[in-house]
Amino acid sequence: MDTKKEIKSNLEVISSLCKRRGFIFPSSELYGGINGFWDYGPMGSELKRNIRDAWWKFTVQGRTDVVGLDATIIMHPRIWEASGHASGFADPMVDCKDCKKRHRADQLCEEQGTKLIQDGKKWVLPEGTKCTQCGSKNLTEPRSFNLMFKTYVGPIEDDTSASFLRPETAQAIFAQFLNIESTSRKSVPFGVAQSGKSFRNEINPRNYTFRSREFEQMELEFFIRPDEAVELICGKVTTLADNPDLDGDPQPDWGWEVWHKYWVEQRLKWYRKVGLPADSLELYWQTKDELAHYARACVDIEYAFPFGVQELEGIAARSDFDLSQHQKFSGKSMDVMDDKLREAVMKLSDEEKAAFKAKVVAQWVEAGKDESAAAAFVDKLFEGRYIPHVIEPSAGTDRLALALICNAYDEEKLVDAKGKEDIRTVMHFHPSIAPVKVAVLPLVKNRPELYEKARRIFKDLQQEFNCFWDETGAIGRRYRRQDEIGTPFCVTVDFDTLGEGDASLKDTVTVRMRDSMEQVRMPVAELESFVRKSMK
RNA sequence: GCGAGCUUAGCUCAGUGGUAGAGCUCCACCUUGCCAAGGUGGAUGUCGAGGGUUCAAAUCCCUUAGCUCGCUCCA
Repeated sequence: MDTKKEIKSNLEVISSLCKRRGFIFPSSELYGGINGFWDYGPMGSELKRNIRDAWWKFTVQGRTDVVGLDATIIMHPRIWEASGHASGFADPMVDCKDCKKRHRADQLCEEQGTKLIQDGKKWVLPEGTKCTQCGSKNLTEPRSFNLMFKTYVGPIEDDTSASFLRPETAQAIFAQFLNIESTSRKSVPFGVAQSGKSFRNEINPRNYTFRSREFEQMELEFFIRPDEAVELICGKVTTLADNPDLDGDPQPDWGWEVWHKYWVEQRLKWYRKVGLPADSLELYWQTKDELAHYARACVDIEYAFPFGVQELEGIAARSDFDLSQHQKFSGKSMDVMDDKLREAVMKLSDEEKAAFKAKVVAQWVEAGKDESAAAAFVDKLFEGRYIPHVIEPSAGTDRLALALICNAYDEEKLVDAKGKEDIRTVMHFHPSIAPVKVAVLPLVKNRPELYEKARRIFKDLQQEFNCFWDETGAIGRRYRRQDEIGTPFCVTVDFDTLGEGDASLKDTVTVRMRDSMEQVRMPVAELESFVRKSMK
């Protein structure tokens, strides 16, 4: 156990295997590499594709209330103004030239009771600002660190043509919300999922592929009714205090809190499905202080990487912030018309409406919100309209790939019949995400009829699964090669397969299991369903 | 971005100014009746890149890129 932990803590061993076996290479290594960029080799690209596919199947195709989107990486620059990335991504920083400590300029000023001065596009420190660490006034100018990659659309490079590579996939979903809502025949509550590349010009990429500058995300924006609409429709709002059944189908009376918890549970279920054991994951509920101002709750799903416990996914309840921002910046209404809400409202008397409105306005005012905004919101509800709220499970594909690699990696000490010790390196991937599902191995290669038989079995299985053909080296060595890339099954075609010796074994093969190293005899005809079953 | 350490074959690494190496891997053939270690042969390097010092540089100096760690950052 201890040795296993020790082995697992060695990221170098893992990255070396990843290179040796074609999972992950440094990008542009031919030219010395480029900081913060990584390539996925033959095995890694299969692994990542399997992760993406498993997510898509679980999140989109396996449900009736989520649809997909595949949007562009470069979008209208106004999107990033609406989302807050254009300003929030560019914190001005200052370095102390004496003690080398770096500060956020705005925080430094705040600590000293002053305010950072904005002079056009430039930031200026007030006179007399000191380094809080060493007291020196020898500080650099505030410099903006814009984390978005800038580019120019069209041939002319000026401010009017500047745009950005998306720093997250989510915004495209909000920007296309109206199109999707009006064409997909879905109505709230429903979700839109997207996976794809995002780019962040990280100041300091670290920890292998964990924080890179080009990365992939799998994001779901799940749109729900505001709790006030749920109350009008169902007469009540179910909260976590009601102990709802989160395993069953979603219910119309669920409030945002329940939806949020539901998605946390769904995501955990999925992580287990792709082979991350429940006890390898930790939930971190952000405290009120840590939450962004618009967020109501945010949970991080964390994995114990060799370099520390780090976030794989964040699941945020973001209220109606995103769609409201786009409504504000685009001038287009993000309201949806909810027929169920309208029907419910039509049954209400004027007195009931007035009472409801008074109650909601009082709640909003108590929460420190604007009274007239509350009144306008309720008036909209009475028309059957609202801006949907959103629950956002946002996962990092590359981070998960790394977590699955770390989790799968194992070195087993074996002792053979002669008492000789041997280390077996094996990747215990779940069959559904393993890059190769089956390796087909002819026991010997100098017997044409055996070789041909194996070749036919390989070609058949290849129609269904990613398979590997290996005819070189001793059979044991071939098994071990497959162990290192995590192939769950090796199919060995031997003389019994040909019906030599025991005729009852004709057309059966040896299936060698990766994890247990056990071998079972199986008819060739059953291979396909056997492998398929294991991937469930 | 700052500081420290590092970069030699596919991988792990040895090599402190004088002919670039080892183990594993990989490839071919032989052998091989089920868990890497048999036999024979073979391949692979502008010693991260560029510049300098020197008769001579993997080795010393400068610049640069990348990696690791620590700061910083992580909307």
